[in-house]
Amino acid sequence: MPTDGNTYTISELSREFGITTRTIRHYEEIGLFTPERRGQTRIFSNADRTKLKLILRGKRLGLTLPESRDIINMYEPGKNNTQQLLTTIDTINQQRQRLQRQLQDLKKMMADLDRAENGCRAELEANRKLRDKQTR
Amino acid sequence: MPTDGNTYTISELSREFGITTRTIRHYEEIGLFTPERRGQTRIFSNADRTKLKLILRGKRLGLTLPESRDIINMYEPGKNNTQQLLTTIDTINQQRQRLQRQLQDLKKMMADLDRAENGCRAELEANRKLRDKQTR
DNA sequence: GCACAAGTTGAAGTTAACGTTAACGTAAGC
DNA sequence: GCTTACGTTAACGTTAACTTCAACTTGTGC
Repeated sequence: MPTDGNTYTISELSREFGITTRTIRHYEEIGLFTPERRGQTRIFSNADRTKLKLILRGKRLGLTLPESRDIINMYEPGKNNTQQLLTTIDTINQQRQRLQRQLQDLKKMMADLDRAENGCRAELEANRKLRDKQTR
Repeated sequence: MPTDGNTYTISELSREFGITTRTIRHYEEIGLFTPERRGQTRIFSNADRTKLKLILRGKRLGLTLPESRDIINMYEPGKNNTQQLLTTIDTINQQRQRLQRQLQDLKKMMADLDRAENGCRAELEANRKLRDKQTR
C-alpha cells in the first residue's frame, strides 16, 4: 500500500468515505476521475481524493453524477479559452440559483419541523396532565 | 371539473406543479395520499395539494418518497399516543440534523462557486490584456 | 348519439446509481 | 506452498421513481 502520504489505495478511500470500492470504480467508469495505475492497480492522488469529496457533497445536495462531474471539471486547467470561461461562469450561476432555491426550501422545511415539534410537545404535555389527573 | 376553490382535478394539479398525471397517480400508488373519489375519478383536497407541495420540496432536498411520506404523516392527527409522539420527535430531530449538514454542504459549495467564478474572471481579464497587447 | 376531452387501470419499459457474482492475479506471512 | 487479504475485469441484477403504452370508461358540447 503506497501510503506515502500523497497517494491512496481504493480501499483506503472507500474506508475513509464510507463507500464501497465498487462505487469508486463506478465513478471512474463514468469518467469522474482517471487514477494512475501501477500495473493494473489504481493509485489515487490527493486530487482524486478531493474530487471524491466534491462528488459526495454534490450527492448530499442532490446533484447527479454528471452534474458533479461538470462542476469538478470547472476547477480544472485548460479552460483558458475565453468562450469556455464564459460558459463556465454561466454554469456557475445556474448552480448558484439552484442552491439559492434549495436554501429557501431548506429554511421552510426547518420551520415546518419546528412547528411539528412544538405541536408534539404540546400534545405530550396534554397527555401528561391527563395522566396526572387519573393518578390522583 | 370541481373548481369550487377547495378541490382539484388531477390535471389541475399536474399543470400547477409541472408534473404528469401519471406521476400523481404513482404517488397515490405508494400511499402518499388517498384522494376522494367521485365514481372512479379522483378529487383532490387542499390537504392533498399541500402534501404534493411537501413531496416536491422534499425531492428538491433529496428526500426519497417514503421519507417524504413519513414527514407528511407527522403532521397528521391520530398520534396522540405518547410513545408515538416521542418517536415522531425523534424523526424530526433526525431530519433536522440532516438539514443542518446539508446547510453546511450548501455553504461550502457556495464558497467554492464564488472562488471558481473569481478565478474565471481573473483569467478573462488576463485574456483581455493579452488581446490588447496584440492589437496594439 | 356521437365525437372528443379527460379520466381510469395495468403492465411493461427506462434511467441512474450502484450491488452482486464469478473468475482471476498478486503479495505477505507462516 | 497454502491461506488470507486485497486487487482486478466483465457481466448481470436490483431499486427507486418514473414514463410509455394500450385499452377502457365517463362526462360535455353540439
